[in-house]
Amino acid sequence: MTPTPLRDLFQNNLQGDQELPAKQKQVLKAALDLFAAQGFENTTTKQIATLANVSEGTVYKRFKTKDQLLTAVLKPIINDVTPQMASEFKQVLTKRQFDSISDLIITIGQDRLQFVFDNQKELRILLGEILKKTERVKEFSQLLTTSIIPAVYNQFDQLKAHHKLVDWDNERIFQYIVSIILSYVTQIVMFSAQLDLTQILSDTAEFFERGLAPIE
Amino acid sequence: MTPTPLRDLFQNNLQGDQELPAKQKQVLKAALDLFAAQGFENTTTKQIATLANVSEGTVYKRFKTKDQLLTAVLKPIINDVTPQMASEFKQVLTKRQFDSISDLIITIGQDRLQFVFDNQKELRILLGEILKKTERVKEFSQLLTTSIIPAVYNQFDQLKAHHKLVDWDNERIFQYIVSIILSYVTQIVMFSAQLDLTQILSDTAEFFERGLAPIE
DNA sequence: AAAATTAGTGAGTGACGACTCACTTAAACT
DNA sequence: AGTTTAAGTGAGTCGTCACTCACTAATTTT
Repeated sequence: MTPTPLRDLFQNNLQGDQELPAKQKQVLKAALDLFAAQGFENTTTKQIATLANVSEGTVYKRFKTKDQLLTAVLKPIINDVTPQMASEFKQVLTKRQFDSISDLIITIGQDRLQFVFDNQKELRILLGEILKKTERVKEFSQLLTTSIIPAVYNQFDQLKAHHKLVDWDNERIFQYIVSIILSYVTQIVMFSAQLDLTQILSDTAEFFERGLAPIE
Repeated sequence: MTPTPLRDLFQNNLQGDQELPAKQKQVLKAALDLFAAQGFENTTTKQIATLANVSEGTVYKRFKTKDQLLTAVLKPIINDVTPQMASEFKQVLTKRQFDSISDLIITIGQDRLQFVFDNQKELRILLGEILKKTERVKEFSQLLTTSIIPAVYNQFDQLKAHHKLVDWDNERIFQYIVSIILSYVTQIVMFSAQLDLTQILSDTAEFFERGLAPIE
């Protein structure tokens, strides 16, 4: 079960379900690259037009405002990918029963880190936007809270019951795991770090296996 | 040894060593608040002037460009605080010998989290800037690398020698600790989270005491 | 007190950036 | 083929914003 890459969604159904003309795709592509490289407000519509090899009018044919263009670029992440990711995530968590905390970390981590790797640019823009509008994070984390967290906590409880996980608050355990995974995510998104994901995950898993072992 | 709060530096020597007139301080204060709340490019010099209750000309009297104003706002962090922080940090690390990993985490963590707490706004702007210009991070982390890291690693080595720390790469140990501390930092900076720093640190220390215990 | 220096003002300017529109070109439909 | 609809153009508009400047008010210097 590999995560659906953003690129696919881009090709197909960006604007609802209607196909986009070639030039409009070029516009989106150019906007994505420029927003990621220079940030939203430091990018002019002229720059986008030039990079996309179209006139400025073409940029405004489909996307009525610059803001709509931003939305269009982020839409796949926010509207399609996130729920999809959430459900894929949940599916893995509910289908299988993990027999150790490291098993869980490696399985989930592999999946998510790969996703981040594949969508660096988009995530970078998103991060910049989030910094400006903190409310957006709320929506985003709400999604996590409602769909993923219960499934994760359920796994934690199972592991605790089998005496394979320390008896701390689920929040606390979750925080530690997310912290470390996110620190690698940051390195990838911000500095395009070339990391050996497999190595990282097995190290991380080893560490948690010790730090989160049940008390004898 | 409490960290020097930014506010003090602000009052005293922002522009070299020359005292700033009252209205210029108002300008800096307004710029700080607006940059933190809306971001640099979404803030107009008119807004700054209005909030500071001065004319727009006054804004440009001392600070020739908007960019200089940003620099002036961030200067205390970049030029004064960071080296100061680094040296204070180093001093603690070289003066004392820590007798456990949790001792080290609680001492250093207390100090640094308090600092973040006291300088949320500035750090938030800095984070936004960093996202735009990744090179700046390099300078910043260079500073860490040269002055702090050796001292920390030295402590690690000592602990290892006394069989109080697992024999992993120092980089790896450092990464785990920083990750978790930074995740709390993020919560404070981005969402102004009201956290019980003491509780957090003792929990974190407990976790690391287990995860980083030497192998029997 | 006169002169000189610094602080502060606010209307004004020039540039640039988001967006428009009258028009051309191409495709789709009947 | 002729008509309608959509795609694409690029010169032009309009507003905003960073920045200036001629001027006044207040301090400092001598």
